[in-house]
Amino acid sequence: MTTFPPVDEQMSILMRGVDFGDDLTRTNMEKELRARLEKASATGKPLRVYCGFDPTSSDLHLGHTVPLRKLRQFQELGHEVVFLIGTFTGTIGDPSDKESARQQQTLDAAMENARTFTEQAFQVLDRQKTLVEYNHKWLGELSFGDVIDLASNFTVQQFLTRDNFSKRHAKGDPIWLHEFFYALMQGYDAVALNTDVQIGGTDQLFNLMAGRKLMEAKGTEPQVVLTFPILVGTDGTLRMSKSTGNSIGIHEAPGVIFTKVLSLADHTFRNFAELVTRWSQTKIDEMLAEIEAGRLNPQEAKAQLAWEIVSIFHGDEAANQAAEDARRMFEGDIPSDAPEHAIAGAIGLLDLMNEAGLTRSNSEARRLIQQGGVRLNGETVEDAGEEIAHTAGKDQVLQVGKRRYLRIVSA
RNA sequence: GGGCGGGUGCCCGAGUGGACAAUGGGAUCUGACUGUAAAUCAGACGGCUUUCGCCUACGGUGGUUCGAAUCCGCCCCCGCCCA
Repeated sequence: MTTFPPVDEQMSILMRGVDFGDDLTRTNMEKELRARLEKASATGKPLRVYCGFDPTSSDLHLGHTVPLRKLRQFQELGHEVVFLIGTFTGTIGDPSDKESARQQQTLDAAMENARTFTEQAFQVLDRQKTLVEYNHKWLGELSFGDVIDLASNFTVQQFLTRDNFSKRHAKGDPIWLHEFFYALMQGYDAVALNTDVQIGGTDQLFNLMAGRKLMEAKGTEPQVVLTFPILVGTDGTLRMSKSTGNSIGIHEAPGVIFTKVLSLADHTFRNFAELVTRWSQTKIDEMLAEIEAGRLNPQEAKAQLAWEIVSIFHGDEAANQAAEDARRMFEGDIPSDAPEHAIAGAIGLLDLMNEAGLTRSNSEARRLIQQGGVRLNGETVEDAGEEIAHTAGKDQVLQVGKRRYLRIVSA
């Protein structure tokens, strides 16, 4: 028999950040969640909570960590968490986040991605308290008759009302039949797992609700659903996603994460602070107020944000190092993790830049020089034909733009 | 089964015989400015050489033409509509 913190306390933690885009839904879900928590306290039986992730990429990015953080909170309160990997759903492609159909993938590819994916998830989740599941285990077992049975709970109109489907329909773009089944499959996950609560992004509301509907049809009490705002990507507008190329992967090097966060647009601060940090709402509100009042430099705020995020995934030490490197770079100093390149004799600047991977072609290197973006030992280079002398035992520093450095070591 | 439309540079998307390495937007990069690497403004953005020039590129292939991303044949792929 497990004991839980007081229901009010649990509610305040669990409802933080929840966003349905609809007050009525919020009120209902809040009521249902409270009832479930009370029941759990009375019976000593923890709630079963889950969130599904499609293994479409081998790496998790900050966007994935939003629901993971919420699962973690449930774990800390003593509830049971299922980390569900959409090995089956992932092969179909979720239409939720796209206005066009997503690429399908094979089960093998999905399983391969799932491996690294899960490992990374444990940077947020408590490994000991997490049950990992794969939905191909039950979805792959359904017969055609079973599928028809599930489908009979929905109408085509319900699907066509969905924003992303109606837009595509209006534009005359294709809507594949199998995309409709995505919601059914995800809904069936809830039935198969017999869950109490499901977490997801606001874009998942339709799919989560499908789960409720199917559970009702099967005679089980429908799950509570909690949805959270979408994290924007580095472009500041679009949803963070690896395929859009605007993501910050949690596996990326501390220095990379740090500089990516530092160069986010100022207006994304709230979104990131509320969704991916461990900070309290009070702290976030205070920071925003300070920025508003002009007492806190937005860049300083972003530096703290960057430190916090690096610290979550790589620890305090890595965060300190990344912050120090960023500061040095900003002041025009070479960072500690600058790559080195050894030269054996004198070498043409263009060749050196290409060899060291700073540029991909002579044209690109020339262009940078023409634009005044290349410095050698602090001096702006003006002649693209310049040669780098071989100075035995003495390092030289090549800088391209504000962020790229190369330490030239003479062999 | 029938009718129609489409495949262009990292992405989106103009361009229907020469003025096209190819308009525009996004992304990216550089510079200026700024208490930020944000915002804003300016520039760059296939490759080789940088002076002229040359090479590669608009699904594939074969043609027509002095000359094609643009016209024609065949092939591959994709979408919409009607049945």
